[in-house]
Amino acid sequence: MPLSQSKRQQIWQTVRLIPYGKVATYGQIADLAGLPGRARLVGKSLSCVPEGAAVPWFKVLRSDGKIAFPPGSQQAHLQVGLLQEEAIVVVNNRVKLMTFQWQPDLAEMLWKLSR
DNA sequence: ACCTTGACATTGG
DNA sequence: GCCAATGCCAAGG
Repeated sequence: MPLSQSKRQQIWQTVRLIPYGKVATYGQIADLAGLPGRARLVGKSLSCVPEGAAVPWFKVLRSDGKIAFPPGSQQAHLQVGLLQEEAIVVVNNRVKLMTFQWQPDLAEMLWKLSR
């Protein structure tokens, strides 16, 4: 278990807020989860998401929109497939954030403040 | 306590 | 856009 239970839960909860058809970056999730500057922890937390859990780990990308896994890897292919199921366009292992990035609304910001 | 390791981010060339 | 250097932070040896 790489992370303390509470932080991991908090990160997973935040990832669950990403709406259908949208994506977010590791840093964005860290900030919204109340853990600014800890984008790497988001990656660690997502690496231990159990199979079939209601956490859309595949919608979290690097700050430039690229998929974090090595291009061509089995995991990268899986992620691309899952993204396409939500009509998110992936080109060269990258998603155009300008088009698909999640813009949290007021309700979500309030959740953040009261987490 | 020291060192290494990441599903990271930012900046500069 | 690609790459390298830095900064970052918690886990595990």
